Amino acid sequence: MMDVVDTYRQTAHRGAVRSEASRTAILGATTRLVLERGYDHLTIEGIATEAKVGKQTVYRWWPSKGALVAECMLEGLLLPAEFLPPTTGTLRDDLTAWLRELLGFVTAPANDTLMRSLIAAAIENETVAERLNSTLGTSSALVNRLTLAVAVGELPSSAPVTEISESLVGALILQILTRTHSDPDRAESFVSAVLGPVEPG
Amino acid sequence: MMDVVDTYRQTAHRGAVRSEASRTAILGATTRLVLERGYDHLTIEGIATEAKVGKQTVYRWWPSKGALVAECMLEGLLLPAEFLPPTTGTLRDDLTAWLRELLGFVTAPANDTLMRSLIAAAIENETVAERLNSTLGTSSALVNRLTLAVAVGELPSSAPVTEISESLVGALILQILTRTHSDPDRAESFVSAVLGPVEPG
Amino acid sequence: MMDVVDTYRQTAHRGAVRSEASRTAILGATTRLVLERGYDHLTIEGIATEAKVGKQTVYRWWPSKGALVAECMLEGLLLPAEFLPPTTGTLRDDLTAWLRELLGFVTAPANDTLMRSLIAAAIENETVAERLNSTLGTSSALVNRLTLAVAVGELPSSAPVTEISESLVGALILQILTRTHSDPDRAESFVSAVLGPVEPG
Amino acid sequence: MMDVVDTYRQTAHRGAVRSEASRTAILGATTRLVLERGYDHLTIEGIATEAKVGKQTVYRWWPSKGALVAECMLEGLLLPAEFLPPTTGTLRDDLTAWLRELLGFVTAPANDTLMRSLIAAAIENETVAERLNSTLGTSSALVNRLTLAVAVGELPSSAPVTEISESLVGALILQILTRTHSDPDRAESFVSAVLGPVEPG
DNA sequence: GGCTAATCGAGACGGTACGTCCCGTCTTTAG
DNA sequence: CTAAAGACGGGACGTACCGTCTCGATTAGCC
Repeated sequence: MMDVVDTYRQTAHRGAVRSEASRTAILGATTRLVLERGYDHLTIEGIATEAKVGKQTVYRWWPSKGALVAECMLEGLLLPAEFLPPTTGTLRDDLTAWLRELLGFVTAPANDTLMRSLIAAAIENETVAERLNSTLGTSSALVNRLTLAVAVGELPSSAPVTEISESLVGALILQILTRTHSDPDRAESFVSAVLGPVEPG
Repeated sequence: MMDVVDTYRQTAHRGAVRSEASRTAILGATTRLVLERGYDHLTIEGIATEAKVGKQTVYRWWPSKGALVAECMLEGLLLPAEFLPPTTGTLRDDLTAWLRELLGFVTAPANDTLMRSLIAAAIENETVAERLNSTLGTSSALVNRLTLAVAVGELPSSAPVTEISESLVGALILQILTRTHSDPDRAESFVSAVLGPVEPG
Repeated sequence: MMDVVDTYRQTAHRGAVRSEASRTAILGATTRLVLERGYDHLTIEGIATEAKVGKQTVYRWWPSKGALVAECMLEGLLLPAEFLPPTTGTLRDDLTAWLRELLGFVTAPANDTLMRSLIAAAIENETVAERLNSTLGTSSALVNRLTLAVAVGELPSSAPVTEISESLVGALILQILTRTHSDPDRAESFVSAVLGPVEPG
Repeated sequence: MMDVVDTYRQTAHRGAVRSEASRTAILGATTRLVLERGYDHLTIEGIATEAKVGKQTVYRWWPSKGALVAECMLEGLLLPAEFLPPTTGTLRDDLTAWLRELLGFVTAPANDTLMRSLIAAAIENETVAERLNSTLGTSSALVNRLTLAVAVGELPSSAPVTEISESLVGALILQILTRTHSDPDRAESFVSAVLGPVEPG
């Protein structure tokens, strides 16, 4: 919490200090407007008005729409939290559970505009891309789960854990892009795609 | 060729017929400007000027920037062609060769702005998304190659060919989004992610 | 009647002859649209649509909006007819009767937009100006009445009949321009302005 | 001066104050363009470009071309000043001198486009009409001169001074409308039209 | 009766201007 | 020194009409 504060509060200064109320209002307004209207159609002017704040106050602290959205994601205002794969069963079961939840969230009619907005923001802004990738699991959590599987012998040590992780997250993003309202049951198939089909018997 | 003509020329009409010269000029201008400046920064006004055409002539035939870009893709103006997986060796070799080429193309410094532009366009426009997906191989060619592999016994019949295909293309798109300039040698790893590691010996 | 026909029908020709139906429809549409929306806001495109006629058919026969309106006036479609001063009583009575009627017409709420439209058209188009001037009486009828008055000794032979006429019509136009909804009773005062006050006794 | 400022500067405000430089540049550009090209052919876009100003800055402060021209007239940028009838001789001489000057100005080839432009503007915009009328003398100066004439017995007390005034100005406007390049010597005749012919002997 | 021309409706075309929205910057007053 | 308010020059939006042009379908005098 402390370090988040440090990112926006200057240490030594004279005169008024940055208003936390404004910052909160701006991020809240951004969140609301992204959800309502999507990333394109999002305007700085609209955010300032919605937040009852001067335009300059926005420009003073954020260089672009993308940066604003990135900070909203960091604050967890746009996505519920990180989607973490469980460590409770077999690799296959854990991955399937994780992917099923994510697939359900991502293709829900209420969320698909949001998800496309986040991809749009990610294209413009590298920080958003990183954060999106990380929220969906690739950057660490998913890799960790796979690494664990290697450690316990569920996967051979030659398994390309990074690429498996990216394949799963990538497949997810492709669903968003193509507007495919995939059945959550496809989670099993996607997991089979990277772990191989379930052995019969 | 005939059918392409039919898509834009009405058969029964009164009044002057649509100008093929204008249509070509507009698509050419769009292509040039997307390549030069990217999808955002692409403006209808700029396209009309570049094509030496009235703005209304653009609006008369295309509802949005996205539709324009979609038609450019259909005409093969933006991407070289379809990237087709070969059918010349083992599945693993064919997929690796295909992915290596695509990975090289996609992460080439000259192309990455274009690829992000195409994703941006895909977000706005479903037709672009479909066409992008199809050009990168998912929709049919790649699935066909995998189906063939099932037929000749290289893959078990239970292999989820659609999901394997989407995982590979998705991984590719994730490279674009995260601006990862992946080494083409990672192609092998990605293929291993879906086919399993190379068996030793 | 014959000569009116001659103005639009070529004498020697081959091929289809000018359609009287179209001409009538166009003039009718022009009349309706001027009355509804005023001279500005009048568009050739609107006229063609309203008349169910091709745009070119308008342009083929009339060079401008002004010319169209001028022809409408010639056909008596826009103004009831000419306002002619009577020759039934004294000059003063006749002029007063004439001016009273005109003042009533011109400042009627239903007509004032029309009258301003006609002035607007007159500014753009000399023919409209002449026709407007003539309809209001200046060019001949009013001058004739005044000349008659000179002949019968009601006015001295040195009376500047043209200038008296233009003063009366000019005063009328000024009422239109300034949007003054003058009481028709002012007719007497205007006549007194040019004939001198009524002699007492 | 102070009061002119007050008409456009709000007293209580927050944020930057209206730029006097922009206002002046816009009115100057409007004046130049009306004189060069006439009231029709005057475009907001052209004014903004000529004034090196954003279009919105024009729209922010003026609702229409007419309002712009009206303000130019108020600032005395379009017409030299008011044309005031002198009070130096007999009524007849004073009116003749005044009308001669005005007739000369109005029908000068250099000014007749301007005058028609002003009438066009007057039709669209009541404020222009009032200002035009007042500049040409009707609203007060001319009436005052006539009232003085009544006071000193040059005119009978029953003389309709307002109507005489409107007749003279109206006659002037009719010259403009009909594009009559009247000889300034007609001034005498017009004056005779309202004062009666010069008594012989 | 076929040929030739002109007219007609429809509407596409290259343009100009409209009036609006937003951009990112600058200027002012208040705290 | 921050903040709100908002004016500024600028760029693009999508629309309305301009006047010209190009179609296929009539229509009417002429061989």
